[in-house]
Amino acid sequence: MSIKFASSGKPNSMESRCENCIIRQFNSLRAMSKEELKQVSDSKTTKTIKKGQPIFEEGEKLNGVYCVRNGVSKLSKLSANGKDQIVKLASKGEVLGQRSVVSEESANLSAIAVEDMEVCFIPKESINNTLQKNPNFTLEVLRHMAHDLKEADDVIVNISQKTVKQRMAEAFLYLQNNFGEDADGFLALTLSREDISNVVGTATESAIRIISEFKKKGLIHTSGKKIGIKNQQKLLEMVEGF
Amino acid sequence: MSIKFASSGKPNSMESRCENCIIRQFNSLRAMSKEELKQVSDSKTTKTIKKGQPIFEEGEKLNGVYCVRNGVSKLSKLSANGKDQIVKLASKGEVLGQRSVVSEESANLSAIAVEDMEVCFIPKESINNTLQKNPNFTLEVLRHMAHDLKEADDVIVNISQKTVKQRMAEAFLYLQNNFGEDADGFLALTLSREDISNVVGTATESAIRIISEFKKKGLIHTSGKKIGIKNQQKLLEMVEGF
DNA sequence: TTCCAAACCTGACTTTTGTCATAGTATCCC
DNA sequence: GGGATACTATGACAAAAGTCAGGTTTGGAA
Repeated sequence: MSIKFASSGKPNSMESRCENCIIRQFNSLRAMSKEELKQVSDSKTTKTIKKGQPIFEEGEKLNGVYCVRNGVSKLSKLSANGKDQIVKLASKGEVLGQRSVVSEESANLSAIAVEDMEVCFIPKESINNTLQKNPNFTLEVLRHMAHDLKEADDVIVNISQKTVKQRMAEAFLYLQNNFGEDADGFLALTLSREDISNVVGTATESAIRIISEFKKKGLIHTSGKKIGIKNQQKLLEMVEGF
Repeated sequence: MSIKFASSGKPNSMESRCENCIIRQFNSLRAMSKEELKQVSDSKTTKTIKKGQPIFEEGEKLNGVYCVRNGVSKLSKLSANGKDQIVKLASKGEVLGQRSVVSEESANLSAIAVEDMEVCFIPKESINNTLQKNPNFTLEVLRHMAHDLKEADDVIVNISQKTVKQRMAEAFLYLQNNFGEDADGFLALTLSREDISNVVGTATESAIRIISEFKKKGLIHTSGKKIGIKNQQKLLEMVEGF
């Protein structure tokens, strides 16, 4: 029995070391050097977030970023009329709070779990340190943010030029593409009707009405909250405006 | 008379050297080293763009970025229904095409001059080279993009949660804040009614109608295309939803 | 200057979307 | 299991915004 590395209670399993975490293959952490990764791993903490709980909230000062290991989070902002607008859904491999840490501002969006989640908190010092020293890492983060910016621009165009019906169709296809389907052909990510309406940017009643309409037309089928896509082709055509 | 540096026609005035260009104080080029800046300056070319002309268009592969020296450009995207959505207005000091060059994708937006413009074209090699070697520069670009992303997220929330009237009011205040007013109290940046409607994301007729309404209510005054703000306070209240 | 095209403006109408009210349904917690 | 609570659903209506159709004004080119 080794006494070299005394574990403080919980054993440090292979999985809990960033160096071995497969998640990092999907995000900018892959551009870190072995030593940088070791430092991150030593300073990180793991948190579990229950469905409905916030990881952080709009206006909060963030002391680091959150790397999503499991579950899905909605990034949203409260508007003056009391409705949330969901700007992005983030899942496994996404790093939350990067924007705020980079620009040293408080969070512009709230991150709330729509499923039970497991996230790693990485203190901003580790990030900032690497940002200043490792151009590859910085470039990787930059590329990622460039991608997010493109997506945001596209959302602006969609939301302002497409009807609610088109955006609803688009949302379902988006969920299918990004989160897949379960064994019974339902979208793997189940959102409440309210969350759907907040993604699309419409009233909850309107969203429900359109779901009913799509169901009648045979485009989708439902079971409780769950929604399944029945006619992908027609949904696609609807998005394009036919 | 020196024969060392034969000028090809136009003399290379002080102003045309990036090292001396005051514009760079406003953008990420300020994080470049003297040598890097020299390289950029040697490879750059200056272009004049007439009002209404594109600097580049959506889908185009960009071979570099454009640094705005003078004039204003609209960054817009054509939607399926044939209407443009203006995502951003860029003026002196802004660097256009950065996102595309960083992510090595074709342009997501078109950049069209809304005033006569003078821009410097900087080949992407100079940029990429510096991005890989100078973490300060990369970080500076990253900060800038983080800022753009925040603004884009805010636009998403505004556009989906505020009424057209509120967004019109907001647009006028935005123009006042960012481009100022002329001697007669009109907004210094004069946009066509169509451009205004494309910023706000509405039909041109709706935009015109709201301009008429605001005029009747004494919130603004107009003279031809020009618009002046008369009651800033009321416009602000309108944006907030009173 | 004159003419023409483009931009601006307004009215009438339609469509889309939101709001309010109300009822049914699932779900959670004791 | 039962009751409170939150979510889903639908109808009726109101408000917001878009479309179409027609005028008028403006600005630039011949």
